[in-house]
Amino acid sequence: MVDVAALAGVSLKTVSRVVNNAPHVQPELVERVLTAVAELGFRRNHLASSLRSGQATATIGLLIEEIANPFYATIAGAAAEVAGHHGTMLIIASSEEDPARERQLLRDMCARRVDGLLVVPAGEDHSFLRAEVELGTPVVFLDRPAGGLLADTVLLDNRGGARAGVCRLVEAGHRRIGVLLDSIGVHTMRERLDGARDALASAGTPYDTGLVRDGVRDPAEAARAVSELLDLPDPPTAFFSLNNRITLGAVGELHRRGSDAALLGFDDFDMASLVPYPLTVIAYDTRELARTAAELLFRRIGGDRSWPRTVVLPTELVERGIPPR
Amino acid sequence: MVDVAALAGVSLKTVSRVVNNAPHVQPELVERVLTAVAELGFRRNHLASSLRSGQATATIGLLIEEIANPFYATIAGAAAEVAGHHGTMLIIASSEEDPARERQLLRDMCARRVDGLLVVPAGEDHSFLRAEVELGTPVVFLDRPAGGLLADTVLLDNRGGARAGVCRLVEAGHRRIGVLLDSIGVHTMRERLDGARDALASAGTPYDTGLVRDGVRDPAEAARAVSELLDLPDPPTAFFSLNNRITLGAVGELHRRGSDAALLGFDDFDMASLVPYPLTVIAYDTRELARTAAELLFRRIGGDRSWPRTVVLPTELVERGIPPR
DNA sequence: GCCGGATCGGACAACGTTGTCAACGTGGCG
DNA sequence: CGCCACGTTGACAACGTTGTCCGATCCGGC
Repeated sequence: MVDVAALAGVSLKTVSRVVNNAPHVQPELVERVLTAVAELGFRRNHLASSLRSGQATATIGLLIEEIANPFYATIAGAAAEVAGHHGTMLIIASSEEDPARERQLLRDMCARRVDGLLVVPAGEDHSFLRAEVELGTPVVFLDRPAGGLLADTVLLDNRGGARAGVCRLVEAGHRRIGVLLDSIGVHTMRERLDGARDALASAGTPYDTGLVRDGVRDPAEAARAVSELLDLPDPPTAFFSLNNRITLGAVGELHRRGSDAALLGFDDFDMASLVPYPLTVIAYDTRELARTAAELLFRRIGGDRSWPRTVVLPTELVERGIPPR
Repeated sequence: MVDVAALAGVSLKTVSRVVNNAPHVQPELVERVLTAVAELGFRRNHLASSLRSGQATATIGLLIEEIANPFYATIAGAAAEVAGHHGTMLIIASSEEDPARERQLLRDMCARRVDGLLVVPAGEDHSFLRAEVELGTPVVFLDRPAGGLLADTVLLDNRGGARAGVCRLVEAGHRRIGVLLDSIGVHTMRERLDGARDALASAGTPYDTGLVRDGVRDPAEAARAVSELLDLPDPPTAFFSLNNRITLGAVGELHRRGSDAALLGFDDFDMASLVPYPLTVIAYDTRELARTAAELLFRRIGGDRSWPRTVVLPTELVERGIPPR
């Protein structure tokens, strides 16, 4: 800026004013400064700017589990879109489900003085963020609740969705339902399982833990689990898979064996209607989840100091056929 | 830092040294400083730090078309991973294929003094980046070549892959091949089309432009295009779809009509083997594409001043059945 | 006992920008 | 005619950190 000022024959401050579109500068000087800016290829240093002015780095942080996962990619896309509307850039990092890494990344983002944080929690305890929050960095959690920290949270109605889906299975006459899940350690999975339990309970059916398979990490394991359950003396007549990777594997195996079991999956996906098996899914709007969270965050950044709120977004049952028992 | 120094009873500079793990500080003082840091919840201001020390914001920018798209999400994931290994954070932005937006976002990233840029080009001209590059911000382009700027570039062998795939169709006896593509305006699409033309040419077959459908944006349009082509008096006996969204639509329509046409798709995808239709694809390693580009970038950031290079990564033909003519 | 060198702490300036405030000129109003 | 208000401009300090340099301290050796 010093060089620009020298070339334009004005003071440093005037250059600053022109660069920031401040009022009360003679058009002629504006012209001279802009010419000098163009000639020298000057670009304002955003770091110095936000250092001096105290706040507003026009950057927010997004912490997710894994960028490449379509669910989180959708979240990132929606968050980026909202951020764009607020002239803000997005720093994205993956926690890889590691609480220590999550903590380190969040601290790093705070050190970069982001204006706010959007977090899909990996760990159980987020009290280490309290200092930052009190210092003025708003945080909004999404998809899962935070631990040990009162903050805005946007969740999906996992329990209600699972309940509604399993109710439909029950209505179709199914009583023995195989449940496949990734990891009981994840909050969303527990909620979905609880929803299934609710539905069975309200039908007066005992909840057979022998039909639940935990630790089903990928389609291949899902196929194996389905196979094992079908080989039981009294096999399930329906399956409930708690995420779409698992659904994929289950579809493959049920199709391969020519089974007529009903299949209910949590998470819709692009090709669900194309799959070679009748598949009913519990769908939700991932973009809406992220959009809501991001808008909440920007309201906080904008100065909203109201009491933290928790928003629960509905799920929708998409029926593509449920074979009766 | 002033407060920390006061509480620990040392000078500002000593705090700085401790925070930066500089040598030659008494262990006892280190202890006192760390205690004060913990007590006050001090966190170093990364902005001020990189402002003062001149370079190294430990941040790189990634510009892609659209975060939510699985292809770009995979790129982002791989880039984030490499960045993580270098203790660097990632700013991600979507150009939405708009050259003006691309330009503005890249400028914005430069204003934030990123250490380097990873760019999937949207526009045709990137000469506006020359000043930044000369000023010391390395740029690596990936997936598509840059325009008007000599820089490192990592590409896929689109033409070779398409040629190999279409050659297999030709070997299976197909001569009339319907080609479905998104937009001829995109470099990768042109390359793939050229590859198909190469293959047909080397079989001595005329290239029938009447069988090429441009502007196929989504699965529904793909289905319609397939349907129209099949209704021709002399319909194609094989289809080549130039990206996986299109492949998806084509699969659906071919399956629905019980067609026996061969289908070759560019881009592999998770469920390709599950699809209710024999589908051969030209696959490539998206992660490798991004990893290569990111590593090239960090080599530049590390001081590599060698001549810009272009890397072309191979594709692989994954055969899952090609019905003969 | 003195000196040289090794080791460590502190004062100061600087990174590039912007907020504050004062100075200047001009025109309107009492 | 004098004063004030306002539009316009510039000098200066400050944001939080780190590089530079110098002074202080301590130790061993002559």
